[in-house]
Amino acid sequence: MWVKFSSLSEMNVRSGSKTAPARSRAATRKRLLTAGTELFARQGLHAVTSAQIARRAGVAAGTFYLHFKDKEALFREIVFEALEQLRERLDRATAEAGDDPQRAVRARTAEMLALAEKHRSAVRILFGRDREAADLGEDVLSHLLPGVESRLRESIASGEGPKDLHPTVAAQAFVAMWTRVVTWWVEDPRRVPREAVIDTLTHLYPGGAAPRRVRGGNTKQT
Amino acid sequence: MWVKFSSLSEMNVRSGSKTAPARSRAATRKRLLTAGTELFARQGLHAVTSAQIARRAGVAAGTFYLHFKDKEALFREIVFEALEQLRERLDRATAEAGDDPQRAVRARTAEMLALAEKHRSAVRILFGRDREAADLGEDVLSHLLPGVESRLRESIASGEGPKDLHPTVAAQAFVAMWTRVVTWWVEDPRRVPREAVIDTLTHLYPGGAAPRRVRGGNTKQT
Amino acid sequence: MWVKFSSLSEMNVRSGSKTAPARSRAATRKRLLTAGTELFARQGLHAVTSAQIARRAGVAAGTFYLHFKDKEALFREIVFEALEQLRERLDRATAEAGDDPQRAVRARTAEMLALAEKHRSAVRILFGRDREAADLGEDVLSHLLPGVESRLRESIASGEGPKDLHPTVAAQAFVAMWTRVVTWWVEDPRRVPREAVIDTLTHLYPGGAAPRRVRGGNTKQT
Amino acid sequence: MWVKFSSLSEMNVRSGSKTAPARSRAATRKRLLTAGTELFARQGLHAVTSAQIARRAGVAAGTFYLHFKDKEALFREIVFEALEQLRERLDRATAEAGDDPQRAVRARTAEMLALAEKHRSAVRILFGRDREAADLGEDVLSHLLPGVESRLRESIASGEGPKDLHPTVAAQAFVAMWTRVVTWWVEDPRRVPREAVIDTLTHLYPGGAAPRRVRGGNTKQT
DNA sequence: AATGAATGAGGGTTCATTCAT
DNA sequence: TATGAATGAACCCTCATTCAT
Repeated sequence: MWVKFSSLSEMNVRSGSKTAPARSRAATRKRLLTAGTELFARQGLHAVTSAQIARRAGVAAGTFYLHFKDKEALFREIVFEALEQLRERLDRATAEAGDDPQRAVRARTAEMLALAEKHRSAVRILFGRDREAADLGEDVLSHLLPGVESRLRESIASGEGPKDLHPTVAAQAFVAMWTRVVTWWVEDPRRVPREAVIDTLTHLYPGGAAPRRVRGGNTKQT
Repeated sequence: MWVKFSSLSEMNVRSGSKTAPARSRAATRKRLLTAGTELFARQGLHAVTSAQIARRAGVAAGTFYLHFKDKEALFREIVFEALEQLRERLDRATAEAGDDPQRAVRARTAEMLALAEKHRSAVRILFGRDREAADLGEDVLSHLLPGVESRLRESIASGEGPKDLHPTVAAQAFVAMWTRVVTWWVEDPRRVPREAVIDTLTHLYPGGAAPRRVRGGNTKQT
Repeated sequence: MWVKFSSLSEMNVRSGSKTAPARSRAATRKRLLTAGTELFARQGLHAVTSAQIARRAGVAAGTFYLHFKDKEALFREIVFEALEQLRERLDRATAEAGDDPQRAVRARTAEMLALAEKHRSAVRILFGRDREAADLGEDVLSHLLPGVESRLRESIASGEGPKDLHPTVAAQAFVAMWTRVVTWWVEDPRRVPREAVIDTLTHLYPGGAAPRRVRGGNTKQT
Repeated sequence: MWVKFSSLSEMNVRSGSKTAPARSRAATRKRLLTAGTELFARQGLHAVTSAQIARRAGVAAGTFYLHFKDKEALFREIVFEALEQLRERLDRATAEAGDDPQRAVRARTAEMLALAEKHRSAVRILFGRDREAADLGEDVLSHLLPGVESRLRESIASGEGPKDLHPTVAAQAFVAMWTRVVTWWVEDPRRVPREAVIDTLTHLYPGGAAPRRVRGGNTKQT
């Protein structure tokens, strides 16, 4: 018996040929990642079932395990990827801000808000209250701490920052503050104008109370 | 007619008073609460099974349900009781601190640290990252927000606090900062001296950088 | 320490003396029977818990087992007692009705309705659809069958009853009919007048279609 | 492009048609239905566990829930399906019997016996004493009542049926009679010849005592 | 690679029954 | 006798994961 296929790709789909699996495989994987991100953001790791993710990704339940060892592996990948992106953008923003610490703080804050708006789900997973996320890499926040702490140390040492701040404590405080405010704001950005958020967070950074030269986004100014 | 009893407690037992069984019942309940608190603090709501709690409390699995409708009821009770205690102590500390806002902030911070040391597990449950806890009372933190926000508004209105802080945003920031730092510190208080924590948190409160009239602790006074 | 009791019976209650336990014991037992009857009628054997029965009887859970081996023993006792009463009253009614079979049928029917009104709960337990009740004595109905069947046989043999009725089958049919109609009627007696029920059931008895002398209750007529 | 398959069924498998898995799924479902029917007939809804059903169907415990929401859903399906079949066959029998009410009664009775022999378990579930079954559709019997009652009304109105029957009461009586006798007979059909059952039930129908023109069976005709 | 039916361990919960007081 | 807290077996149900097709 002979059956006609109108194209190679149709055949791929219908009979499972191995000729061009890479593209399809990557696509499926991507869809699982997306589905997982959305669901985890909404319900948390344990409330989401692998079957749910598969369904939302439009694949069969078993397919999930062709792409990820288990549910936690998918979760981990989402968390780490998001974190990686966050660090990269924060570093870039810091570098572009030049030497002025105030401008750097402001730039980083603005960048976080921008990123958060783009990837609401990822933000909820990263910074939301989810014990499982925390259990993954000790604490997601801890990835951000060293940078913050060393900058604070420099600032205090240089006499610019206040002397009675303990750098480690202050670092914990700032990271918590930023992540919380960003998570809260992005949940409904109409509550408070973006500029107010940036101003407030910048102000709360030590030395942030000093007269700022910039008043507005990341617009370059002299 | 007179009947001799050798003691009051014997009489309780022999005449069917409710105190004897009640005491036992209360004790079991208390042990379940304690066991639950410890386990939830370590593993979170969903990772703990009712059987685990019962075992740790030294009772049979079914006994759990004689005292709590289900696992979540126990969890809720722990959360609400801890929250109640926290609010009460913060209110008392605020009242005792008198009119000086700086002293009040410092007093509240010190009180939180003291409470946290006494009830480490409760702190982890309250402030830790646990989606389930959050789902209970919308957000545990939100219980603390209104007070913080209104104090900030007053402070800003009175000209004492900085003008470019958005009260709502700043309230989110402060609460996040406090809860996070307290949770972190109490995990291993030897890392940083208590006074450094108090100083840092107080300083980060707007206007906190101003010369403080210290009220307690081992800070040097002038 | 001495405690005053105002009477012996008070002491009995309060300290559990053995002096006059019989009355109390019988009363407790009776209350458990009543509670059980009401609950079983409403919910069936398995849906009722022993604790429920005890609570409704106003005694502690454990007390139940001082009076009945287990839940089923209580159930059995209720069923058998009710059945005994039913047979006794049917027999009496039959005897009092004299020789006329029509009058006897009518009298038995009236008696069943009267009994059913008095003991609605018992009726529901006996005749209601409860597999457990059936499992007790093969089938509750079977207790009534032999009498019905033998009367039918006589009637047919004497030429009075129709020839093409199979006595065993007809007995099944009549018993089912009676129990069902009684159970249905007693659930809401306002739906149909009592006389209509009696007339209908009497009529459906073989030979019942013959001109009846009586038209109304159990009024004696010649 | 043409691809060769060695058979149609191979194609089904290789191209992901739904028929192959669907057939398997349907088979499992069917086996669960059968197993459930047999067990429910013997022990009633609540005495049967979902695990028992699964075991008897030869599948794992969890498989049950891939096919039915819960135990009651399976039960409901069994009851409703059986009821549907019963009504359909009764209606057909009635229609085929033509205008003669006697013939119709006889045809319906014969049909019920035939159906009952084919599906003993279903009969026990439908007509057996099972509170749970009753709770499903108020009362299974009630599905049959309206038809019976309206036929009785017509019969009485036309002067054919006896005047002193209350149609509602009589309908209750007849349905109870039929269901009970059928259930009883089918439990051991050797006790009484089928024709005796049919004759008896037909006779008991009002007007049934009148000379009948028989339509089938081995009854002697004139 | 994909499918989706099946598996079975494990958690939540109920409740008949016991037993120390 | 009565009490009522405690027990623990048994059930319902979910879901991560496997595997034949």
